[in-house]
Amino acid sequence: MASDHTRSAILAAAERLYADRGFGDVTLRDIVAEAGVNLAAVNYHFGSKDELIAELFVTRSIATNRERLRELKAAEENGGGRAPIEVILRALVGPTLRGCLGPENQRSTAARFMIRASIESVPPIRRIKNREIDHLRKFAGAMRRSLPDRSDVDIYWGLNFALAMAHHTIRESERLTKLSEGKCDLDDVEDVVARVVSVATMALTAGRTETNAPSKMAAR
Amino acid sequence: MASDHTRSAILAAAERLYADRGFGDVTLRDIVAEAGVNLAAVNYHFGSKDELIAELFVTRSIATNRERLRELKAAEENGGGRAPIEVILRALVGPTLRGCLGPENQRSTAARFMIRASIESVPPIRRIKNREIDHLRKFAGAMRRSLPDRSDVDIYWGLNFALAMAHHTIRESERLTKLSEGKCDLDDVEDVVARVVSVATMALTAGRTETNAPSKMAAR
DNA sequence: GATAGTTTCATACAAGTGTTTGAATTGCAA
DNA sequence: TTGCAATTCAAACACTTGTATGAAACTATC
Repeated sequence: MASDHTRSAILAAAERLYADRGFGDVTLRDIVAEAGVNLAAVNYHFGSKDELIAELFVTRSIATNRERLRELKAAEENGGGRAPIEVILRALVGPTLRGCLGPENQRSTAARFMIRASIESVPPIRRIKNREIDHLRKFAGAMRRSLPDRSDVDIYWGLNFALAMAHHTIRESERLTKLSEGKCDLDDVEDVVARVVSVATMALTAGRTETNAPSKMAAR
Repeated sequence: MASDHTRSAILAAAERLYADRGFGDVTLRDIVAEAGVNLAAVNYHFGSKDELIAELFVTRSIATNRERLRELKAAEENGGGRAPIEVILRALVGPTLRGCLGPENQRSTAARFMIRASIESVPPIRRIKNREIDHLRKFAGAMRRSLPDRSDVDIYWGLNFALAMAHHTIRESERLTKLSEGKCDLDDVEDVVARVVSVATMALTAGRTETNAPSKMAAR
């Protein structure tokens, strides 16, 4: 019934600021200034700063996970319950990469916020974050169905490495650009997605299960 | 000339606390309590909190980089100026992984501190961190020598992915353990190193330069 | 248009931060 | 021992943080 204007203005401002500057250096006063509302409004509408962050994170979690699962489900139905591993991986890392890379003006605040959340891990978020494991398990399941003769250990490592490459590339995109003197084009998002998916696919399908063969012996 | 006892006690305590709890929630008062010295000692010996952090980071940066370069140099001299790519990658990710993973009691505080620094990126560290690019460039050079017919872009992407897998695995080691229900053994450090090196090697040596072929077209 | 409930606002509060101060203590040379 | 510099210490300072308060302004129902 209420106007809700102030409430959503706070949410939008907070998400923008957190996405840009991280949780560490954004104060309530920054948020209300950006939103153009009174300081007390945050506590009035959300109870506390932590609850504001939590609401932001929960909302975005649900949305992101739904998007990823939508792609995954479509892929599996398309293939009669068994999707190609590349498509699964693309559903896993594609949405996030697309949201966080690409030309400055078309980056999604939501995705950048989620990356921050996955990096800085402030207490209110950490408490919620455990549910994400269940979400990842669905992808692990799809990967297992796609590669039935691959061991569970390999599946999990492949999943881990796929997320690693996607997240790290986002986090360190500036450094990679500088290091490569612009040769690596982070604005060409689909190329980045293709690279990540390609390497992760190789990791998951390479050779025989030489998985644990060269380990302990190869120690220096 | 001076006793130096207080000074090094502060350094040790600060490193321990930062490694364990991150920069966000460690106050000067925590540090001096852990070190058993007076609050004013930090400002007396280091000037400011930021300078303390900076000194810590510079010291560890130099040490870590020296260790990595030592392995790299040895490998290249061993091969007459051209080291196998696996060995280069091992020199890149090995020291960090070994310091941050493995049984709890033998993890290096220094390495865990450096990981924190590479993640949280507090201002005094961010200012220094740009030099790391020069350090990575040395690895890029060695990789180029090892794979002379590989394009620069591919080299940089391979380097990026190798660091991605190493760092992400460290940062999310708990989650991977939980997700895999213990099937992924993060305590077997040499296995982890072997996996990361293996995947990164594949990324760098795979097939033809189909690197930028499937990119823009594949966009949905 | 009066009234009750909701929302906004300026302001104050308590707690915590890094830093400074100036007096005490220490260590060491003359 | 005396004297002087280096170091330690308790205390306070200035500032920022999230939160609470109570009055004002608004909104909608009767």
